[in-house]
Amino acid sequence: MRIYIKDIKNKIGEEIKIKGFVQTIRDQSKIKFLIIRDISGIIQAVLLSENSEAFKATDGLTNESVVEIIGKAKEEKQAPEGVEIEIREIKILSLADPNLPIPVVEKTGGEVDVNKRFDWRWIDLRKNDKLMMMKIWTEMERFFRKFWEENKYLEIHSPKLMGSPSESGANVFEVKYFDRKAYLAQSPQFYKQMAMASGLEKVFEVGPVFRAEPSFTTRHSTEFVGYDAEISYIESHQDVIGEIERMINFVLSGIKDKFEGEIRDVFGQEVVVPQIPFPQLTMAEAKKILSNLGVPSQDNDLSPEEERAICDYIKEKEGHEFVFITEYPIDIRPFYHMRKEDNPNITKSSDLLWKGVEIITLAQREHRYDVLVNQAKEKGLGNSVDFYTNFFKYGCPPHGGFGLGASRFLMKMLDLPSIREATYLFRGVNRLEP
RNA sequence: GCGGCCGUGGUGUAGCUGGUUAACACAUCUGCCUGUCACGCAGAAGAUCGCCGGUUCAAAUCCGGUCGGCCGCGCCA
Repeated sequence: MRIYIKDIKNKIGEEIKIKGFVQTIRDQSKIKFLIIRDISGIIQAVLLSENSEAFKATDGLTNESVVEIIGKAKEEKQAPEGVEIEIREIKILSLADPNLPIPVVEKTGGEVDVNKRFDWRWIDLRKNDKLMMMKIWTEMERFFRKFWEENKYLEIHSPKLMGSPSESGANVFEVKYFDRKAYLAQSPQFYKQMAMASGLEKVFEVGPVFRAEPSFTTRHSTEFVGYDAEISYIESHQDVIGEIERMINFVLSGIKDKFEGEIRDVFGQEVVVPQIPFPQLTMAEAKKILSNLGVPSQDNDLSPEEERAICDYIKEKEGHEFVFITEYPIDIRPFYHMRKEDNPNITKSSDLLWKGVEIITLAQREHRYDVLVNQAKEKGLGNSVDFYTNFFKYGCPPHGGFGLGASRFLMKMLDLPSIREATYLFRGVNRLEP
Protein backbone atom coordinates (compact mmCIF):
# COMPACT_ATOMS: atom_id res chain seq x y z
CA MET A 1 0.00 0.00 0.00
CA ARG A 2 1.30 3.41 -0.93
CA ILE A 3 1.75 5.88 1.91
CA TYR A 4 2.12 9.64 1.84
CA ILE A 5 5.57 11.10 2.28
CA LYS A 6 4.50 13.13 5.30
CA ASP A 7 3.61 9.90 7.12
CA ILE A 8 7.02 8.26 6.68
CA LYS A 9 8.22 9.56 10.04
CA ASN A 10 5.61 7.36 11.72
CA LYS A 11 6.85 4.23 9.94
CA ILE A 12 10.48 4.15 11.05
CA GLY A 13 11.94 0.68 10.68
CA GLU A 14 9.16 -0.55 8.42
CA GLU A 15 9.20 -1.31 4.74
CA ILE A 16 7.01 1.20 2.93
CA LYS A 17 5.96 2.13 -0.57
CA ILE A 18 5.85 5.72 -1.87
CA LYS A 19 5.06 7.22 -5.25
CA GLY A 20 5.86 10.62 -6.61
CA PHE A 21 7.99 12.89 -8.77
CA VAL A 22 11.78 12.84 -8.73
CA GLN A 23 12.64 16.39 -7.74
CA THR A 24 16.44 16.06 -7.56
CA ILE A 25 19.01 13.39 -8.36
CA ARG A 26 22.40 13.55 -6.67
CA ASP A 27 24.45 10.80 -8.27
CA GLN A 28 27.76 10.02 -6.57
CA SER A 29 28.51 6.89 -8.56
CA LYS A 30 28.42 4.42 -5.64
CA ILE A 31 25.54 6.12 -3.85
CA LYS A 32 22.62 8.09 -5.20
CA PHE A 33 20.31 10.48 -3.40
CA LEU A 34 16.89 11.19 -4.82
CA ILE A 35 14.48 13.79 -3.53
CA ILE A 36 10.96 12.47 -4.04
CA ARG A 37 7.92 14.75 -3.99
CA ASP A 38 4.25 13.89 -3.59
CA ILE A 39 1.17 15.92 -2.64
CA SER A 40 2.15 15.80 1.02
CA GLY A 41 5.81 16.79 0.93
CA ILE A 42 9.31 15.69 0.01
CA ILE A 43 11.67 13.01 1.29
CA GLN A 44 15.19 11.89 0.54
CA ALA A 45 15.60 8.40 -0.88
CA VAL A 46 19.03 6.83 -0.72
CA LEU A 47 20.22 4.16 -3.10
CA LEU A 48 23.35 2.10 -2.43
CA SER A 49 25.38 0.38 -5.11
CA GLU A 50 25.08 -2.98 -3.30
CA ASN A 51 21.53 -2.95 -4.56
CA SER A 52 22.70 -3.50 -8.13
CA GLU A 53 19.29 -4.19 -9.59
CA ALA A 54 17.71 -0.99 -8.32
CA PHE A 55 20.91 0.88 -9.10
CA LYS A 56 20.69 -0.21 -12.69
CA ALA A 57 17.00 0.69 -12.82
CA THR A 58 17.88 4.32 -12.19
CA ASP A 59 20.28 4.55 -15.15
CA GLY A 60 18.89 7.32 -17.28
CA LEU A 61 16.44 8.44 -14.62
CA THR A 62 15.60 12.12 -15.09
CA ASN A 63 14.33 14.93 -12.92
CA GLU A 64 10.53 15.14 -12.75
CA SER A 65 10.09 11.51 -13.73
CA VAL A 66 7.44 9.66 -11.74
CA VAL A 67 8.57 6.71 -9.68
CA GLU A 68 7.41 4.10 -7.24
CA ILE A 69 9.80 3.23 -4.44
CA ILE A 70 9.74 0.38 -1.97
CA GLY A 71 12.21 0.59 0.85
CA LYS A 72 12.87 0.93 4.52
CA ALA A 73 11.96 4.08 6.39
CA LYS A 74 14.76 5.04 8.72
CA GLU A 75 16.03 7.77 10.92
CA GLU A 76 19.28 9.15 9.59
CA LYS A 77 21.09 12.08 11.14
CA GLN A 78 22.68 12.96 7.83
CA ALA A 79 19.38 13.14 5.97
CA PRO A 80 17.37 16.34 5.61
CA GLU A 81 14.76 16.41 8.40
CA GLY A 82 16.51 13.34 9.85
CA VAL A 83 14.33 10.85 7.99
CA GLU A 84 14.90 9.02 4.72
CA ILE A 85 13.94 5.94 2.82
CA GLU A 86 16.52 3.39 1.78
CA ILE A 87 15.53 2.06 -1.62
CA ARG A 88 15.05 -1.67 -2.08
CA GLU A 89 13.10 -1.47 -5.30
CA ILE A 90 12.41 1.42 -7.68
CA LYS A 91 10.06 1.46 -10.65
CA ILE A 92 9.95 4.26 -13.20
CA LEU A 93 6.27 4.87 -13.85
CA SER A 94 6.87 7.74 -16.27
CA LEU A 95 10.17 8.95 -17.64
CA ALA A 96 10.31 12.73 -18.05
CA ASP A 97 12.06 14.40 -20.96
CA PRO A 98 15.14 15.85 -19.27
CA ASN A 99 14.84 19.16 -21.11
CA LEU A 100 12.17 20.82 -19.00
CA PRO A 101 10.77 23.97 -20.64
CA ILE A 102 10.60 25.71 -17.27
CA PRO A 103 12.30 24.74 -14.03
CA VAL A 104 10.32 23.27 -11.15
CA VAL A 105 13.03 24.15 -8.67
CA GLU A 106 14.22 27.67 -9.35
CA LYS A 107 17.83 28.01 -8.32
CA THR A 108 18.84 31.30 -9.87
CA GLY A 109 17.42 34.74 -10.32
CA GLY A 110 13.75 35.57 -10.27
CA GLU A 111 10.75 33.43 -11.11
CA VAL A 112 10.09 32.55 -14.73
CA ASP A 113 8.01 35.08 -16.65
CA VAL A 114 4.33 34.60 -15.81
CA ASN A 115 3.26 34.22 -19.41
CA LYS A 116 5.85 31.52 -20.06
CA ARG A 117 4.82 29.74 -16.89
CA PHE A 118 1.24 29.72 -18.04
CA ASP A 119 2.18 28.11 -21.34
CA TRP A 120 3.51 25.27 -19.18
CA ARG A 121 1.06 25.59 -16.32
CA TRP A 122 0.98 21.87 -15.50
CA ILE A 123 4.68 22.01 -14.73
CA ASP A 124 4.40 25.37 -12.99
CA LEU A 125 1.77 23.92 -10.65
CA ARG A 126 4.27 21.35 -9.34
CA LYS A 127 5.88 24.07 -7.27
CA ASN A 128 5.08 24.21 -3.60
CA ASP A 129 3.50 27.67 -3.53
CA LYS A 130 1.14 26.80 -6.41
CA LEU A 131 0.18 23.54 -4.73
CA MET A 132 -0.46 25.47 -1.51
CA MET A 133 -2.66 27.92 -3.41
CA MET A 134 -4.74 25.01 -4.72
CA LYS A 135 -5.05 23.47 -1.25
CA ILE A 136 -6.18 26.78 0.22
CA TRP A 137 -8.64 27.36 -2.62
CA THR A 138 -10.22 23.99 -1.88
CA GLU A 139 -10.55 24.81 1.79
CA MET A 140 -11.80 28.32 1.11
CA GLU A 141 -14.59 27.00 -1.09
CA ARG A 142 -15.39 24.35 1.47
CA PHE A 143 -15.86 27.00 4.18
CA PHE A 144 -18.09 29.13 1.98
CA ARG A 145 -20.23 26.09 1.26
CA LYS A 146 -20.27 25.17 4.93
CA PHE A 147 -21.55 28.62 5.80
CA TRP A 148 -24.33 28.38 3.24
CA GLU A 149 -25.19 24.88 4.32
CA GLU A 150 -25.36 25.81 8.00
CA ASN A 151 -27.58 28.77 7.13
CA LYS A 152 -30.08 26.72 5.11
CA TYR A 153 -29.23 27.92 1.62
CA LEU A 154 -30.20 25.83 -1.38
CA GLU A 155 -27.62 25.29 -4.08
CA ILE A 156 -28.55 26.15 -7.64
CA HIS A 157 -26.74 25.55 -10.91
CA SER A 158 -28.07 28.04 -13.39
CA PRO A 159 -27.47 27.62 -17.11
CA LYS A 160 -24.49 29.31 -18.67
CA LEU A 161 -26.02 29.35 -22.14
CA MET A 162 -28.54 32.13 -22.51
CA GLY A 163 -30.90 33.03 -25.31
CA SER A 164 -30.50 36.75 -24.92
CA PRO A 165 -27.65 38.86 -23.61
CA SER A 166 -28.41 39.62 -19.99
CA GLU A 167 -27.76 42.86 -18.17
CA SER A 168 -25.67 45.37 -20.08
CA GLY A 169 -25.32 43.30 -23.22
CA ALA A 170 -22.04 44.65 -24.51
CA ASN A 171 -19.74 42.39 -22.54
CA VAL A 172 -21.11 38.96 -23.34
CA PHE A 173 -19.58 36.23 -25.49
CA GLU A 174 -21.68 35.15 -28.42
CA VAL A 175 -21.63 31.49 -29.37
CA LYS A 176 -23.14 29.48 -32.19
CA TYR A 177 -26.16 27.55 -30.99
CA PHE A 178 -27.47 25.32 -33.80
CA ASP A 179 -29.17 27.71 -36.20
CA ARG A 180 -29.20 30.67 -33.87
CA LYS A 181 -27.09 32.62 -31.41
CA ALA A 182 -26.60 32.05 -27.73
CA TYR A 183 -24.66 33.97 -25.11
CA LEU A 184 -22.45 32.89 -22.25
CA ALA A 185 -23.85 34.03 -18.92
CA GLN A 186 -21.89 36.93 -17.47
CA SER A 187 -23.63 36.43 -14.15
CA PRO A 188 -26.22 34.13 -12.57
CA GLN A 189 -27.95 37.34 -11.49
CA PHE A 190 -31.32 36.85 -13.16
CA TYR A 191 -31.57 33.15 -12.38
CA LYS A 192 -30.75 33.45 -8.72
CA GLN A 193 -33.44 36.11 -8.46
CA MET A 194 -35.80 33.77 -10.24
CA ALA A 195 -35.18 31.35 -7.37
CA MET A 196 -36.52 34.02 -5.02
CA ALA A 197 -39.68 34.22 -7.09
CA SER A 198 -39.84 30.43 -6.77
CA GLY A 199 -39.86 30.70 -2.99
CA LEU A 200 -36.45 29.08 -2.46
CA GLU A 201 -35.73 31.89 0.02
CA LYS A 202 -31.92 31.53 0.18
CA VAL A 203 -29.76 30.22 -2.63
CA PHE A 204 -26.11 30.16 -3.58
CA GLU A 205 -24.24 29.23 -6.69
CA VAL A 206 -20.61 28.38 -7.32
CA GLY A 207 -20.00 28.56 -11.02
CA PRO A 208 -18.22 30.06 -14.00
CA VAL A 209 -18.87 33.60 -15.09
CA PHE A 210 -17.91 34.92 -18.51
CA ARG A 211 -17.00 38.52 -19.27
CA ALA A 212 -16.11 39.71 -22.74
CA GLU A 213 -14.26 42.71 -21.39
CA PRO A 214 -10.89 43.41 -23.01
CA SER A 215 -9.34 44.12 -19.63
CA PHE A 216 -5.60 44.01 -19.05
CA THR A 217 -5.16 44.25 -15.31
CA THR A 218 -3.99 42.02 -12.48
CA ARG A 219 -7.56 41.56 -11.25
CA HIS A 220 -9.57 40.67 -14.37
CA SER A 221 -10.13 37.52 -16.35
CA THR A 222 -12.60 36.61 -19.05
CA GLU A 223 -13.77 33.50 -17.23
CA PHE A 224 -13.74 33.19 -13.48
CA VAL A 225 -15.47 31.38 -10.65
CA GLY A 226 -18.20 33.42 -9.04
CA TYR A 227 -19.72 32.84 -5.62
CA ASP A 228 -23.24 34.22 -5.81
CA ALA A 229 -25.97 34.26 -3.21
CA GLU A 230 -29.45 35.69 -2.92
CA ILE A 231 -31.69 35.89 0.14
CA SER A 232 -35.39 36.62 0.61
CA TYR A 233 -37.37 38.64 3.14
CA ILE A 234 -34.67 41.21 3.81
CA GLU A 235 -35.59 44.65 5.11
CA SER A 236 -32.81 46.40 3.23
CA HIS A 237 -29.36 45.92 1.73
CA GLN A 238 -28.01 46.19 5.29
CA ASP A 239 -29.32 42.66 5.86
CA VAL A 240 -27.19 41.49 2.96
CA ILE A 241 -24.20 43.31 4.40
CA GLY A 242 -24.74 41.57 7.75
CA GLU A 243 -24.85 38.18 6.05
CA ILE A 244 -21.63 38.92 4.15
CA GLU A 245 -19.89 39.98 7.36
CA ARG A 246 -20.80 36.72 9.06
CA MET A 247 -19.79 34.72 6.00
CA ILE A 248 -16.35 36.29 5.56
CA ASN A 249 -15.69 36.12 9.26
CA PHE A 250 -16.59 32.42 9.17
CA VAL A 251 -14.45 31.65 6.12
CA LEU A 252 -11.37 33.52 7.31
CA SER A 253 -11.61 31.98 10.79
CA GLY A 254 -11.62 28.56 9.18
CA ILE A 255 -8.70 29.37 6.91
CA LYS A 256 -6.72 30.85 9.79
CA ASP A 257 -7.21 27.74 11.91
CA LYS A 258 -6.11 25.46 9.14
CA PHE A 259 -3.43 27.36 7.22
CA GLU A 260 -2.18 30.23 9.36
CA GLY A 261 1.38 28.88 9.50
CA GLU A 262 1.60 27.86 5.85
CA ILE A 263 0.24 31.20 4.64
CA ARG A 264 2.80 33.00 6.75
CA ASP A 265 5.68 30.79 5.58
CA VAL A 266 4.84 30.52 1.92
CA PHE A 267 3.11 33.84 1.19
CA GLY A 268 4.31 36.05 4.01
CA GLN A 269 0.75 37.03 4.92
CA GLU A 270 -1.07 37.18 8.22
CA VAL A 271 -4.65 35.96 8.05
CA VAL A 272 -6.73 38.50 9.97
CA VAL A 273 -10.23 37.48 11.03
CA PRO A 274 -12.27 40.66 10.56
CA GLN A 275 -14.28 42.15 13.42
CA ILE A 276 -18.02 42.53 12.92
CA PRO A 277 -19.40 44.99 11.97
CA PHE A 278 -17.11 46.02 9.11
CA PRO A 279 -16.61 49.76 8.58
CA GLN A 280 -18.99 51.48 6.17
CA LEU A 281 -18.71 54.70 4.24
CA THR A 282 -21.23 56.26 1.93
CA MET A 283 -19.92 57.27 -1.46
CA ALA A 284 -20.23 60.91 -0.43
CA GLU A 285 -18.26 60.33 2.77
CA ALA A 286 -15.58 58.42 0.88
CA LYS A 287 -15.27 61.22 -1.66
CA LYS A 288 -14.89 63.78 1.09
CA ILE A 289 -12.11 61.80 2.77
CA LEU A 290 -10.34 61.27 -0.55
CA SER A 291 -10.57 64.93 -1.32
CA ASN A 292 -8.99 65.75 2.04
CA LEU A 293 -6.24 63.24 1.29
CA GLY A 294 -5.65 64.92 -2.04
CA VAL A 295 -6.39 61.82 -4.10
CA PRO A 296 -7.47 62.64 -7.66
CA SER A 297 -11.19 61.96 -7.98
CA GLN A 298 -13.06 60.09 -10.66
CA ASP A 299 -16.49 61.56 -11.39
CA ASN A 300 -19.00 59.64 -9.31
CA ASP A 301 -17.35 56.23 -9.01
CA LEU A 302 -14.16 55.19 -7.23
CA SER A 303 -11.03 54.68 -9.33
CA PRO A 304 -8.62 51.88 -8.38
CA GLU A 305 -6.34 54.51 -6.90
CA GLU A 306 -9.21 55.83 -4.78
CA GLU A 307 -10.13 52.32 -3.67
CA ARG A 308 -6.56 51.70 -2.52
CA ALA A 309 -6.40 55.04 -0.74
CA ILE A 310 -9.69 54.56 1.08
CA CYS A 311 -8.64 51.09 2.24
CA ASP A 312 -5.32 52.44 3.51
CA TYR A 313 -7.23 55.17 5.32
CA ILE A 314 -9.63 52.72 6.98
CA LYS A 315 -6.79 50.39 7.86
CA GLU A 316 -4.96 53.15 9.64
CA LYS A 317 -8.01 54.76 11.23
CA GLU A 318 -9.94 51.68 12.31
CA GLY A 319 -7.43 48.84 11.89
CA HIS A 320 -9.83 47.05 9.56
CA GLU A 321 -8.96 45.45 6.22
CA PHE A 322 -12.51 45.66 4.86
CA VAL A 323 -14.81 48.55 4.08
CA PHE A 324 -18.29 48.71 2.56
CA ILE A 325 -18.93 51.65 0.25
CA THR A 326 -22.67 52.40 0.22
CA GLU A 327 -25.10 54.79 -1.46
CA TYR A 328 -23.99 54.38 -5.05
CA PRO A 329 -25.81 56.72 -7.40
CA ILE A 330 -28.26 55.13 -9.81
CA ASP A 331 -26.38 56.11 -12.97
CA ILE A 332 -23.52 53.71 -12.24
CA ARG A 333 -25.72 50.87 -11.05
CA PRO A 334 -27.95 48.48 -13.02
CA PHE A 335 -31.69 49.02 -13.33
CA TYR A 336 -32.60 46.18 -10.95
CA HIS A 337 -31.00 47.75 -7.87
CA MET A 338 -33.61 49.10 -5.48
CA ARG A 339 -33.52 52.82 -4.85
CA LYS A 340 -33.68 54.59 -1.53
CA GLU A 341 -37.16 55.59 -0.38
CA ASP A 342 -35.98 59.05 0.67
CA ASN A 343 -33.62 59.65 -2.26
CA PRO A 344 -34.46 58.12 -5.65
CA ASN A 345 -31.01 58.94 -7.02
CA ILE A 346 -29.29 56.59 -4.60
CA THR A 347 -29.36 52.80 -4.78
CA LYS A 348 -29.62 50.41 -1.87
CA SER A 349 -26.39 48.80 -2.92
CA SER A 350 -22.78 48.54 -1.82
CA ASP A 351 -19.35 47.35 -2.85
CA LEU A 352 -17.06 45.60 -0.42
CA LEU A 353 -13.41 46.57 -0.70
CA TRP A 354 -10.62 44.38 0.71
CA LYS A 355 -7.03 45.60 0.77
CA GLY A 356 -7.68 48.04 -2.03
CA VAL A 357 -9.71 45.85 -4.36
CA GLU A 358 -13.42 45.41 -4.98
CA ILE A 359 -14.32 41.84 -4.13
CA ILE A 360 -18.12 41.98 -3.74
CA THR A 361 -21.04 43.90 -5.15
CA LEU A 362 -24.33 43.61 -3.30
CA ALA A 363 -27.76 45.19 -3.41
CA GLN A 364 -31.35 44.92 -2.47
CA ARG A 365 -33.17 44.13 -5.73
CA GLU A 366 -36.26 45.87 -6.95
CA HIS A 367 -38.96 43.21 -6.59
CA ARG A 368 -41.98 45.41 -7.36
CA TYR A 369 -42.94 44.67 -10.96
CA ASP A 370 -44.16 48.13 -11.93
CA VAL A 371 -41.22 49.94 -10.40
CA LEU A 372 -38.78 47.50 -12.00
CA VAL A 373 -40.29 47.86 -15.47
CA ASN A 374 -40.09 51.64 -15.15
CA GLN A 375 -36.46 51.54 -14.10
CA ALA A 376 -35.63 49.26 -17.04
CA LYS A 377 -37.34 51.67 -19.40
CA GLU A 378 -35.48 54.56 -17.89
CA LYS A 379 -32.17 52.78 -18.59
CA GLY A 380 -33.21 52.25 -22.18
CA LEU A 381 -33.85 48.54 -21.86
CA GLY A 382 -37.05 47.83 -23.71
CA ASN A 383 -38.69 44.45 -24.06
CA SER A 384 -35.33 42.70 -23.99
CA VAL A 385 -35.68 42.12 -20.27
CA ASP A 386 -39.30 40.96 -20.33
CA PHE A 387 -38.29 37.39 -19.57
CA TYR A 388 -36.67 38.74 -16.41
CA THR A 389 -39.29 41.23 -15.26
CA ASN A 390 -41.90 38.47 -15.60
CA PHE A 391 -40.27 36.76 -12.62
CA PHE A 392 -41.78 39.51 -10.46
CA LYS A 393 -45.22 39.63 -11.94
CA TYR A 394 -46.79 36.78 -10.00
CA GLY A 395 -45.54 37.43 -6.50
CA CYS A 396 -41.95 37.69 -5.31
CA PRO A 397 -40.52 38.28 -1.83
CA PRO A 398 -38.33 41.30 -1.19
CA HIS A 399 -34.75 40.10 -1.63
CA GLY A 400 -31.14 40.97 -2.21
CA GLY A 401 -27.82 39.32 -2.70
CA PHE A 402 -24.24 39.56 -3.77
CA GLY A 403 -21.57 38.29 -6.12
CA LEU A 404 -18.03 37.56 -5.08
CA GLY A 405 -15.01 36.79 -7.25
CA ALA A 406 -13.33 33.69 -5.84
CA SER A 407 -9.90 34.38 -7.33
CA ARG A 408 -9.97 37.97 -6.19
CA PHE A 409 -10.77 36.82 -2.69
CA LEU A 410 -7.91 34.32 -2.69
CA MET A 411 -5.54 36.80 -4.32
CA LYS A 412 -6.14 39.27 -1.50
CA MET A 413 -6.00 36.61 1.19
CA LEU A 414 -2.56 35.41 0.03
CA ASP A 415 -1.36 38.79 -1.25
CA LEU A 416 -0.69 37.33 -4.70
CA PRO A 417 0.49 39.79 -7.37
CA SER A 418 -2.21 38.83 -9.87
CA ILE A 419 -5.52 37.03 -10.16
CA ARG A 420 -3.75 34.61 -12.48
CA GLU A 421 -1.74 33.30 -9.54
CA ALA A 422 -5.01 32.60 -7.72
CA THR A 423 -6.44 30.58 -10.58
CA TYR A 424 -5.91 27.01 -11.72
CA LEU A 425 -5.97 27.89 -15.41
CA PHE A 426 -6.24 31.53 -16.38
CA ARG A 427 -8.46 32.80 -19.15
CA GLY A 428 -7.75 36.26 -20.47
CA VAL A 429 -8.06 38.24 -23.65
CA ASN A 430 -4.97 36.60 -25.13
CA ARG A 431 -5.06 33.28 -23.36
CA LEU A 432 -7.23 30.33 -24.30
CA GLU A 433 -4.62 27.62 -23.69
CA PRO A 434 -3.84 25.38 -21.97
C1' G B 1 -9.00 50.20 -26.61
C1' C B 2 -5.31 54.09 -24.57
C1' G B 3 -0.51 55.10 -21.94
C1' G B 4 4.35 53.39 -19.92
C1' C B 5 8.06 49.64 -20.03
C1' C B 6 10.10 45.13 -22.10
C1' G B 7 11.52 41.10 -25.95
C1' U B 8 19.37 38.06 -25.94
C1' G B 9 20.74 29.59 -25.76
C1' G B 10 15.64 25.52 -22.25
C1' U B 11 15.26 29.19 -17.70
C1' G B 12 17.02 33.80 -15.25
C1' U B 13 20.13 37.71 -16.43
C1' A B 14 24.80 40.71 -18.50
C1' G B 15 26.24 43.16 -22.94
C1' C B 16 22.93 47.82 -25.74
C1' U B 17 27.42 55.86 -25.72
C1' G B 18 27.81 50.44 -32.99
C1' G B 19 33.60 47.12 -34.10
C1' U B 20 33.80 41.11 -36.12
C1' U B 21 34.88 33.93 -30.99
C1' A B 22 27.50 37.49 -27.70
C1' A B 23 29.26 36.70 -21.37
C1' C B 24 27.53 34.51 -16.60
C1' A B 25 24.44 31.27 -13.40
C1' C B 26 21.07 27.23 -13.43
C1' A B 27 19.28 23.23 -16.48
C1' U B 28 21.02 19.46 -20.41
C1' C B 29 24.96 15.78 -22.29
C1' U B 30 29.91 12.96 -21.34
C1' G B 31 33.58 11.35 -17.69
C1' C B 32 35.15 11.00 -12.39
C1' C B 33 33.31 10.80 -7.24
C1' U B 34 30.09 5.81 -1.09
C1' G B 35 26.35 10.51 2.67
C1' U B 36 24.99 14.18 -0.65
C1' C B 37 21.50 17.91 0.91
C1' A B 38 21.90 24.83 -4.06
C1' C B 39 26.65 17.94 -3.84
C1' G B 40 31.57 18.59 -6.02
C1' C B 41 35.36 18.30 -10.03
C1' A B 42 36.76 18.10 -15.47
C1' G B 43 34.86 18.75 -20.25
C1' A B 44 30.90 19.44 -24.19
C1' A B 45 26.73 20.87 -26.81
C1' G B 46 23.21 24.70 -27.13
C1' A B 47 21.41 31.80 -29.36
C1' U B 48 21.08 33.70 -37.22
C1' C B 49 19.98 38.61 -29.93
C1' G B 50 10.97 38.41 -31.54
C1' C B 51 10.08 39.65 -36.87
C1' C B 52 10.55 43.15 -41.26
C1' G B 53 12.85 47.27 -43.20
C1' G B 54 16.31 51.50 -42.83
C1' U B 55 21.04 54.25 -41.43
C1' U B 56 26.33 52.62 -41.67
C1' C B 57 32.37 50.00 -44.15
C1' A B 58 30.08 47.50 -39.82
C1' A B 59 23.76 46.64 -35.95
C1' A B 60 22.00 42.52 -30.20
C1' U B 61 23.38 47.77 -29.79
C1' C B 62 20.88 53.58 -33.55
C1' C B 63 15.96 54.74 -36.35
C1' G B 64 10.96 53.27 -38.30
C1' G B 65 7.29 49.65 -38.57
C1' U B 66 5.19 45.14 -36.91
C1' C B 67 4.10 41.08 -33.62
C1' G B 68 4.15 39.31 -28.67
C1' G B 69 4.35 40.25 -23.42
C1' C B 70 4.20 42.84 -18.57
C1' C B 71 2.35 46.97 -15.76
C1' G B 72 -1.12 51.11 -15.28
C1' C B 73 -5.96 53.17 -16.89
C1' G B 74 -11.04 52.43 -18.62
C1' C B 75 -14.67 48.32 -17.20
C1' C B 76 -15.74 45.21 -13.41
C1' A B 77 -16.06 40.37 -9.34
